[in-house]
Amino acid sequence: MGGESDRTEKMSAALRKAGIRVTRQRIALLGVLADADDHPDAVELHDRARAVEPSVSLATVYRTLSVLESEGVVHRHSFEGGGARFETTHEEHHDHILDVDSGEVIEFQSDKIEQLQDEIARELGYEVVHHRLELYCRKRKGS
Amino acid sequence: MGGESDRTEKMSAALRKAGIRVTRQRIALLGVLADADDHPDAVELHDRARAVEPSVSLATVYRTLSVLESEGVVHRHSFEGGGARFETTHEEHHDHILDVDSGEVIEFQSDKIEQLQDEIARELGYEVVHHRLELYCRKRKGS
DNA sequence: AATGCTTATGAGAACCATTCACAACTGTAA
DNA sequence: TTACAGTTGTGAATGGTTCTCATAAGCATT
Repeated sequence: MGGESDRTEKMSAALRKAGIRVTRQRIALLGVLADADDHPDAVELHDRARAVEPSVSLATVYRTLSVLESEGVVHRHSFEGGGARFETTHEEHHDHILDVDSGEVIEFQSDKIEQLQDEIARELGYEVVHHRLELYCRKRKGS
Repeated sequence: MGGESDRTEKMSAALRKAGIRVTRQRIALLGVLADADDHPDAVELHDRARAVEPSVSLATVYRTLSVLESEGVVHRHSFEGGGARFETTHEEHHDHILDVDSGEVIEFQSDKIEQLQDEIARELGYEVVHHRLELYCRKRKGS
């Protein structure tokens, strides 16, 4: 009845081990992130976190997201238009389709594309550190 | 001896035809853009334009870049870190490699990747309006 | 449970790239 | 040359994000 789920408890333990303090505000944000199956921005996360723990400021949301990002717990995306959006890191890497009409975000994954990217970089004397692939799309009519 | 090169003269004519006034400031910016073989940001373009025509404000640089963007004359890129960077639209579409150490930008083009993108989108019921592919890379050691 | 060291927090100011408002100016076509 | 609509410079405004600083609170140790 403590308020932390299994999922966030694991996260907490990992953070504590990394010398990062597990505060009320961070627990709230971790919970919100674990529950999110979309790609919310900082203001949205702030709203959701305050519903659980009113004493969370927007500054802390940003600060915590930065910490979690450098710990590899969340990924930050800067899609076109508007601020950064976040998601918890999950198993496999993926890229995004953005519905330009609805703003919806769909995830996809293509080994072939990843492979081609590496090839291209290698041919030019580079190695890929990370990449960003976003498909801004519209629903096909009469599919 | 007017100051406009062949390249910018063509651009000017096209703009005039589109009902867009060709001002001193815009001529300066068009010249600067035509000469640029890199991917400068607005402040850099402002500096270069002022060297040619001192009466160019930063606001006008931004406004003109927006006009030129919607005319399809320039492309705006929002790479990680820092503001938007611009380049004149040239023949073929291309994507970018960003050297994470030097900040250098290298262009590349891959029909295969474009094709795969279309396929992926189609399978999910979408069609690609535009995309963004950026490879953040580091030079390979001992290649 | 109390201590002490150190990190985290809230509030609001500061920042930075970009856009806006507005009065003065200037292409452009007639 | 005129006249009108588009364009400009200035400086203020905006919006997302980070910073400052005094206060609060983790957490390892007693």
